[in-house]
Amino acid sequence: MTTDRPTVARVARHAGVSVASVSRVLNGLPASPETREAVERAAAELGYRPNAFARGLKVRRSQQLALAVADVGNPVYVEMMRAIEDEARIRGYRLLVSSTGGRIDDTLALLDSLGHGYADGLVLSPVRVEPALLDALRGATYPVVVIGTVPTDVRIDNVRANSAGGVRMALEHLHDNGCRRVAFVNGPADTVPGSARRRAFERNVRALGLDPDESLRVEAGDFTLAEGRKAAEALLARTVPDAVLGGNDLLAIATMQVLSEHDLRIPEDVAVVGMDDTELAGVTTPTLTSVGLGALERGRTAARLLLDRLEDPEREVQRVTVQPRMTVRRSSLRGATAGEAR
Amino acid sequence: MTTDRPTVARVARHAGVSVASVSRVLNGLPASPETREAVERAAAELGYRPNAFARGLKVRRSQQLALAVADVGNPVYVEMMRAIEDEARIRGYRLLVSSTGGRIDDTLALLDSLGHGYADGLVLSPVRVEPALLDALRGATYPVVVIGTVPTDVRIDNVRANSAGGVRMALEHLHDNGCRRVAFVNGPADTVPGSARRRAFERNVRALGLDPDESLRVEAGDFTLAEGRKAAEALLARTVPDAVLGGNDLLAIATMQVLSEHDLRIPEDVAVVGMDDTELAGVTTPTLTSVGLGALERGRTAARLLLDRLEDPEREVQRVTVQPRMTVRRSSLRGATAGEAR
DNA sequence: AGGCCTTCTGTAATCGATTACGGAATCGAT
DNA sequence: ATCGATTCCGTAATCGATTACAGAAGGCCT
Repeated sequence: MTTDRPTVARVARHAGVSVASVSRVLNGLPASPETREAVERAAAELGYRPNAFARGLKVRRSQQLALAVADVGNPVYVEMMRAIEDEARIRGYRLLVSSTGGRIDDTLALLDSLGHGYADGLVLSPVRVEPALLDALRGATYPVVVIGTVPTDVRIDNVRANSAGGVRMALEHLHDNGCRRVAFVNGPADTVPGSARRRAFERNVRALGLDPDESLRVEAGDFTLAEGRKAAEALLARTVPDAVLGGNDLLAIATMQVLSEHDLRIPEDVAVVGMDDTELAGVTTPTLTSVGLGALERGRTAARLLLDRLEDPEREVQRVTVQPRMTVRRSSLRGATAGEAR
Repeated sequence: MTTDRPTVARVARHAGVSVASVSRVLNGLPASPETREAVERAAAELGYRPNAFARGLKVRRSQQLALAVADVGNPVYVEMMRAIEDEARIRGYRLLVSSTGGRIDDTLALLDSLGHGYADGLVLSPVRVEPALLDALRGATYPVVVIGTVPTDVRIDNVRANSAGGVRMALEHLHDNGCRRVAFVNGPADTVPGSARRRAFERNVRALGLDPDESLRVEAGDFTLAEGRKAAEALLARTVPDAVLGGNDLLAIATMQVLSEHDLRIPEDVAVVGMDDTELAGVTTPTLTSVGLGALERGRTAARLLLDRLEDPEREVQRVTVQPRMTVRRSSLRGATAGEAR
């Protein structure tokens, strides 16, 4: 618990060389074998550990990356975080996480405070993309990678999911299984994923010749089980579809529960497909077919884009789209075979 | 993207005062209203943001807490992390997370590297408590709070789950429901939770007069679905119990799946109870009765202990135990009522 | 008016590293 | 032996904040 840690000066004295030599040896710069040996021995003997502040002050690097998501407990973000942390650690960076709770001012405050320099870059996954946020991003003094979509005039690396492709994949799958009246239990339309999935649903319903009945669409107040149940109840009070697409796995699972309570069999009476393909999909009864949007891959890609930009700030802005992948399980299967699809 | 951020000197010049005054105003130390006004205006006009390194170098504080867990993707750790992040943010600290993968040398390396000073304290949740780890903890130059159990001679704040109490609660509940041949699908016995739960199981089987048949106990290779399935298969190949306690929710769910595949009804033929009470418990069919060990509360408590110790390094060593809480759902109910218990 | 106390302020030292710069030593070639 | 080119090394400046210390200014009392 003592506080007087040895400094570079003490190591230098102990080794009988100058501070410059100590620093050089410790940073792998050229030095004679004797000097090297003496410094290394002294450092080891004293248990020397360079002070991160002093070093950072001089070299202007914290070796830290920040990750900002709405909720660190959300399985999708957890997966991203895991990928980012992995990637960062491999390349010698630590990871700072912070929850913004989806609140725009908290996000702006974070963006601002990162200007203090304690992180070299930021991976941001905003729930809503507002003008104020874009302004802040434009003005940031450090590299940012956005997981999500940003307007093309904002010159920021980003990696996005292909929500539209995922919705199409799900609807084609249901169509192939003979479903025609496909309902959509979506999350809030004023969120990035909510609106994208909504538009894609419209488009593909038309393209595939599915029933365009407006009453087949409901919007839950949030991407949660509880809100999903309410929305599903509302849906069933109006009409009974032959399939349901959930805006995410929780909404799909909530719908399955409500369907069961109404004595509708899954998938015989109503087929169900979720989105995000979280761990939850494998444990329900029946197991849930779900379209994964590559959270892990998005996280990994975002981390790489950020680290690459730190190495070369001048490189061209990158925009990467991660493709969806559907895992077919029981909830949507009427006789066909299970498996994966791209 | 420019790099020449204003410094305290520039603010001082712009405000027509000294650097000392600038620092004082910005840190809320006494100053005349005019000085205060001038400094605040200058700082705002220049968009001044204090450099975290320079400040940290002088005051020896990073305002950062570190959290080390085996796997940031594990729901139990996620919950802890969420609680810790919350608590830290409220008190003005940021949170660094890192996965140790449960490897002891990675953990030791982390302990060591924190000595560089980039975090003021650490919350550690070790999978296995080895002598080498204890040595490292004893030698740490910064406060550590352990989530888990440490020997009483190691003077380190810690907060522990009451695994034994949780197991007892589960077994009493099953006993009350008329079960007598209760099986235990546990995780590896060489982990902290694995061994504690194992011992508690033995003890309570005897205390409650349950069937002590050795063949009712199996050990999965890991706390995962896949290993759980294997273990459950092995169990059923030997004997059919009237109830199963899972070492965690995943093991319990895997067991439920295997039971269903063997045409055993839950809970009529076999009752099932899990541990940890993760989100998964609410989405299975039937829903899973599970004993929560208070991950969130352990996280919050750990954060508070750490922050309190940072404020007063001399305070007495604290040891807190968080009580379990069982949520009764369908998987264990033979006619009784659902609800919570302490 | 003089002396003392209080309140503000500015100068300069300090935290602990990295690194520009110049000097010393060594070596080889002539 | 002399010269230049290389290597290595040490001194001191630097990064950007905080803060000890001392001086200046103002108020109050006798």
